[in-house]
Amino acid sequence: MKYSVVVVDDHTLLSQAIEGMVNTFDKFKVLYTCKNGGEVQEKFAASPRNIPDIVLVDVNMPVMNGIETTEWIVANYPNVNVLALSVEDADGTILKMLKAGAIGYLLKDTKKEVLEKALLEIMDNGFYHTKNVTNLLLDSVSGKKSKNHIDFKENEIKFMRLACSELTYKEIAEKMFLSPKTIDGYRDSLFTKLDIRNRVGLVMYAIKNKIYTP
Amino acid sequence: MKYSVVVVDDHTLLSQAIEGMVNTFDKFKVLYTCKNGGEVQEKFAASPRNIPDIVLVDVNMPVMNGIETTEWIVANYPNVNVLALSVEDADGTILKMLKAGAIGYLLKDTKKEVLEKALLEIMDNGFYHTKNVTNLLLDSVSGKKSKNHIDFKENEIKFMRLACSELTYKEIAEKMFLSPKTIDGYRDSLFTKLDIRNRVGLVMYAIKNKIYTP
DNA sequence: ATAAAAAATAGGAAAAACCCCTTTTAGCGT
DNA sequence: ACGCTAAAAGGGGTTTTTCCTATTTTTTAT
Repeated sequence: MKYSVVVVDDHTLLSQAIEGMVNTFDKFKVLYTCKNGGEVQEKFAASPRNIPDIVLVDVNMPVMNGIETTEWIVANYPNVNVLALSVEDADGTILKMLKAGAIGYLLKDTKKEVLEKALLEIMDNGFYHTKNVTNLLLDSVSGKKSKNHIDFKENEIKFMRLACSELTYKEIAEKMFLSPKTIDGYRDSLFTKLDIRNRVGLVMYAIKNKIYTP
Repeated sequence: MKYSVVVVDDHTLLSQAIEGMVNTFDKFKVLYTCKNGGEVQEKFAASPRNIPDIVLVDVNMPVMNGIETTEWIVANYPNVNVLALSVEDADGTILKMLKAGAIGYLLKDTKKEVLEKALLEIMDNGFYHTKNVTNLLLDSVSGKKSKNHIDFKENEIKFMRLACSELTYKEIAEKMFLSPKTIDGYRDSLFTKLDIRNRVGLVMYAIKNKIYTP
């Protein structure tokens, strides 16, 4: 009997390609692919037959990102193993995925054989990590980086998006039908929460966390 | 006889996956894959047997990017058809690839069947374009967008990159060993050149034009 | 209904950003 | 060596941002 795999990636070409690749593996077959976390929820809810052994999740998705998706899967289907796939090795991302419950993490810059080995190890030992991940984990234990997953209020999000434009805070206030002083408040509290000191920091945060897409 | 394809992408997983996919196509087979433009040059130089009918090039590669790679292939092996692959639809990129000599452009968010059709069309008609590309071309002919490609001086680039950090202009001046007033000058002239009115505009310009990568 | 918490609003000062215009300095060609 | 041009630096004024602290309004929970 083969283990079942679900691929979640918004790049159809990539997910289909991975599907083809996984299907060549002896022990694995792809049940279906999804373009975002929402589709996963629908599929899982639709039928118990849709619950796979392993989910390969791309971290950078527009609608419901990899971290949220992982959290949801882990919370609702604890028996499903999530393996994260991503192009970036940006500090924090890996840890966030693991904290969200991913059982391992692979960069897209890996080989077919490595993917197969990872899948096998997951089913055998329930565990797979690349070396990089191990190092990152060590860093995090020593408490250097990797803190939070802050959640924002609707208005904060709206404000952040507008702050990524050339608008003045006063103009942003008008757009949001709020007093400029309220906007000041939003800004200041975000500066503190995010540990930044000016609008550029805010813009960068918004972009890196896909709150604003340039 | 099958047409030969070479895949150029720094993400091994993706290139291998595409390789597997292409190999399922009736009329096509993958000769080999490369991680960057440099490898392509080596391979092509090594033997005439290594010259394929089609090269699938990822635009975003670290070492020698897709545009350069395309230029080199087109200049040295005019019979080879280059098809660009990319995740981004950022204005300009597509046109740059086509100007560099790519025969077509596909977003990674496409399906297996579309890729196969694209390859077939290229070999049959020597031409393939998605609708989006056509529209962009029309825009560019009618001269609305895509006019510029301003070229910046080295210092302007450096300054723009630093402006994307949380540094103050004064701090940027120190980093660049220049007077704050010089930095003022850089900023003001960029504001005029780029038709923007504040630092957020500068940051966004830098990101959109890949001068700074978040 | 009322206490507590959260959101919105204010005032004001100091720093930074923005803008325009002038002067000095440095590099380059003939 | 001279003049030309571009880069660098400066002066000074206006606006915006940043960073405090404090008050009012609205929401939420019990």
